Amino acid sequence: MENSEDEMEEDEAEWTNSFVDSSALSSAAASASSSSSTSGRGTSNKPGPGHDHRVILHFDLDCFYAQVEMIRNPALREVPLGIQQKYIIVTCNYVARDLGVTKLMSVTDAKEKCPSLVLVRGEDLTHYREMSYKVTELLTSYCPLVERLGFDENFVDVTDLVERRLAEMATESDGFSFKGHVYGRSSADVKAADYPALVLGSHIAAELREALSGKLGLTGCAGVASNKLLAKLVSGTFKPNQQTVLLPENVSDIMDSLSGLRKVPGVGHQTAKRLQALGLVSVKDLQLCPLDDLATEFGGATAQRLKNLVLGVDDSPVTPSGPPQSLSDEDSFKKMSSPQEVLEKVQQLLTSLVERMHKDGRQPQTFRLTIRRYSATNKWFGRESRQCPIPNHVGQKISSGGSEDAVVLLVPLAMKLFNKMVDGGAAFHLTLINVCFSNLQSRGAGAITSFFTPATSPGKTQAQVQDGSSDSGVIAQRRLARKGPFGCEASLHGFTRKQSSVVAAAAAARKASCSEAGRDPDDSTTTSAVTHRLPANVDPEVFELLPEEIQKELLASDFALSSPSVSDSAHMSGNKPPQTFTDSENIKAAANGFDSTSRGTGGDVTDEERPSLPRSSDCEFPGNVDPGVFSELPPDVQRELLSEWKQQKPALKTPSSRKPAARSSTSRDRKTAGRSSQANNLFKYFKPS
DNA sequence: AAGCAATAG
DNA sequence: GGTTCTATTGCTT
Repeated sequence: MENSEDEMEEDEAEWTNSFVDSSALSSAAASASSSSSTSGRGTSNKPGPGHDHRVILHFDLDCFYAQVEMIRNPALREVPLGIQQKYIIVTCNYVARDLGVTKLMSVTDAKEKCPSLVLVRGEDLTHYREMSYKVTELLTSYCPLVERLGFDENFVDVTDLVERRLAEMATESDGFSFKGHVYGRSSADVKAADYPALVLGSHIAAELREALSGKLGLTGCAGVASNKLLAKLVSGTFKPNQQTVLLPENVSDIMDSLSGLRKVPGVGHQTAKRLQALGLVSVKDLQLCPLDDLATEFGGATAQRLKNLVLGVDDSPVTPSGPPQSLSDEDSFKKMSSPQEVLEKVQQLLTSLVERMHKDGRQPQTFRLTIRRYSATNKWFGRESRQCPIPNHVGQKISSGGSEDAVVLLVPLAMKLFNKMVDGGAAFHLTLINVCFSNLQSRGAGAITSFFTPATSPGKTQAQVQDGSSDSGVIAQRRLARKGPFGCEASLHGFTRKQSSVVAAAAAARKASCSEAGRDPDDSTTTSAVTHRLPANVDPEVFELLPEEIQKELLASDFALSSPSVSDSAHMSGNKPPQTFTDSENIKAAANGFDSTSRGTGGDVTDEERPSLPRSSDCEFPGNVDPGVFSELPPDVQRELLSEWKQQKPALKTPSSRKPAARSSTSRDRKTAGRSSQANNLFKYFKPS
């Protein structure tokens, strides 16, 4: 319901055009790079009172979703506004905050606290996502090294820009002062001339915030510091719509100001719990903890990283995000327990996802379905997923406009994955479904693409890096695989020799580990996916050539008529027979039967299911369960417990001890960094299109 | 390559 | 710590 297809509203077109005139500070974009930035200091990074000469900016937009809605409807600026997703307020404007509304408050609490609160539904992220990429692209047009963090935050490495300004600056330090706040200092107290790089960083931050406001109408905070960790921490110190700089001598002040380890970016719930188990709760505790004690619990690399974090040391690079690596769509709900509903939801989600994918222009190589199951006993959270390759012809339908066809082909693929997770005969209770496309390949124009389809390579792609600093093959590959300038436009309007060569180079660079994966259009997955839905006498290849309407008819009849062989298993162990005798049972059987009904035709992948019907003996209780007690439980709960046990859900995690995980040394740097030089073009993400 | 955990907004 | 709707990275198999 929420992902209604309201797709394109052109109402924001006014902002979208003014991107390319980045004239202002922009000598930046094109040149950049090489030398400087990481001169030898990638590895030896001691916190010491030294020179971390990077200048990193962090931008954090003020209550982003609310801002987007207020732009769409300016009347909302004056009222308390909350953005609602399902039953919670995910964010709200400052008018609402002043009246006591907070983020992640339940809708009922919020209305109680603030009866005049105006609510806007925010389940459909389309507008937020579009604006989010406009922000990233605007920043990118000034400086190429922009890394996204969620929809509303961006890191920018402006080191090169600062150095260039520094070089072309005479020694006149007249009126040379910080823009915005200086953490822990009164600006009068600070001699700006002692911190020329940070001062220029604050000027750039101010200019970029000005650009965001002027061109996109958005306000937000900025932080200026020598690394990402510190930039992020300091950006939140004056809110909203302000900026602040952190001086090196105040690093320990800001770290010590954090109320607990959980506040350190990079320390999540699990890590915080493990630290607490070691008796560590404050930043100070961790700073003083011997490294070896930490290494015992976390392994050497993680131990060092955690230590560094609490000291304010972070050498992780600003890695340009580029276009997204996956597109997904999901919906949550209180309860979904029939295959019919699942089928419809999957179809609905796929319809909007395929549409988004089409607009993106790239071709997905893998598809993933994920679910979240309700569990009565435990409130156990946990998502399960299954994924599979997308047959080439299906991928082509997605990118080349045959959206309707693509959905028709993807739905059975999704149901096949669903059946790998959810046992046919057993009752189930889902609270979420997610569909995801990943492994997104840019395709140049036309046929060339198919020569390069094999999946992206693993880590062994040593793309040599000119600047000798650390730069992983993955990053280099990412950049190469990215759309060239005007990638999407160009591919829509004809062809791009240029881009093809880029793609070719990338393809050549990586190894083509490939083989079976993408090469053959009629691999087993393709065949099985289609044949499962088809009467045995229909050739899948022929099927593809049929008119869409005929295809749909065939598929529909397949659903309705599939063998009900599985449905008997529904009344296992004398439990409540499932619901009523509506045709939902038939649909369920059909959905469950993808793997079994048409098995004659194609060899098949799965077949781990269905060796025998579930008998009561399959449903024995775990040893710690008293059958007498069990029988007293509500039938509802009984069913859920049974299906849980049957699924062999993993032993519950003991909250106590974790895996020791003593790491066998080695495993040196991974992911490290990448720095690279060219301007990054994501124009397509911002075109008014 | 697949699946999941952890982290993030 | 969970609620929503995403998205990324790294570990493990």
